[in-house]
Amino acid sequence: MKRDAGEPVDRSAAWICSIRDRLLSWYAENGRDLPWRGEGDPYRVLLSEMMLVQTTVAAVIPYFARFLERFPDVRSLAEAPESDVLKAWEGLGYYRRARQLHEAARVIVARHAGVIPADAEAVRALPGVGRYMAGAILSFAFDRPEPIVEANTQRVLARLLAWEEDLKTSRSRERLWEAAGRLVPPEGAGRFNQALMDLGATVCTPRAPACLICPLSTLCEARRRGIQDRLPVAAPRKPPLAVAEACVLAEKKGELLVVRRRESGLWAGFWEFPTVHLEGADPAGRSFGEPVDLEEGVRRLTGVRVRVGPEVRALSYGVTKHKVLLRVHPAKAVSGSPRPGPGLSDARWIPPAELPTLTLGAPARKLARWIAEDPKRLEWPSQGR
DNA sequence: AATTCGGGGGC
DNA sequence: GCCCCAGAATT
Repeated sequence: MKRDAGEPVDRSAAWICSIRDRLLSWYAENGRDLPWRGEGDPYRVLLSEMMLVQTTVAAVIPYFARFLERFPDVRSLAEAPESDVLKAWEGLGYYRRARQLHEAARVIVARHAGVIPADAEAVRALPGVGRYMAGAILSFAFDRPEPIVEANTQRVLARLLAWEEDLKTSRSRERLWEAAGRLVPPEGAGRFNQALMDLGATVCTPRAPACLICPLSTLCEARRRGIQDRLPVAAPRKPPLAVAEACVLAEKKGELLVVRRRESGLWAGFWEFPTVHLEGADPAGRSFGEPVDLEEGVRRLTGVRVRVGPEVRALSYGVTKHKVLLRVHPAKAVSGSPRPGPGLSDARWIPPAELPTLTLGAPARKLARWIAEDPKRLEWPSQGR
């Protein structure tokens, strides 16, 4: 097979046609059977796309089924209270997406009579819908010839073109969108785009791409040069910032002290155990501006005076660019009644059995399970100061 | 162009 | 443990 020297690989009409043909044939036999595929219901597409932002297919599948049962159509979602939507989303992360989806549903009802528009401009104007998601909705649900570029397809495209520049640069993004736009066929765009994604997810994988079974291997410039294992190129990421925090599992008459975060920023409106910043970065805005010990911090946060016990466990988790070490202490209430302090919108005592009804972030949810497993974990040898 | 938004699965 | 993932909005 011969090509004119210096001609970009994707300028050849024959190359484009071959890719379309082979990819669609491959997809007919090897495409993934996912719950949101099939009838091309725009609501299912919108819902699944929102859930799939920076989230893996495996994690989304059970949420998708539950959410659809709870909110079967745009209207039921639009009419639901936000707290119900967030509860159905709990554990998926990026909770802004749930709020945006909720708002999008309301916009669709208010401005589009409850029907998801097939118009590029109108879809793009929905909250939470960017360039990728607009292309996905239009091509998957309406078979409009719109391109998509996301993690899977950009990897496939970068290899097909042997694109050796860091994918995050604006030049790279332009180049990949341009290539995607040229490749997407005038008809069957939905199948083509999903085929490209599936190929990236199952064959053209980040590490050890399975070129031997790839339908596009003979059309792939990276493969031809033998550099497929080194593509795509990504700039090294910065090391995470260290954070140290401490929280209390404060008990009084069998109830636990919980607080609700304010309606902005990280975990907006979520419930957690009273938590103070100890040192390092402060992603959750827990600092008081001066170092305080845990008992003083809890008093300022909740108005409740507590006696704090020894650390009973530590939790390490990542949040965006931070790595948090959370030290957990049991505590006993001494005096005072709960009222929300800085950064909080609520503070109250609740029976441990009711913890699952609150919307919790991952760390608090993990602790709630841990307590439920063995309520004795709230106790410690008291020395009676 | 950089940062802000989490969480889980896989290796 | 670390890496990665069907991005969008804001600055």
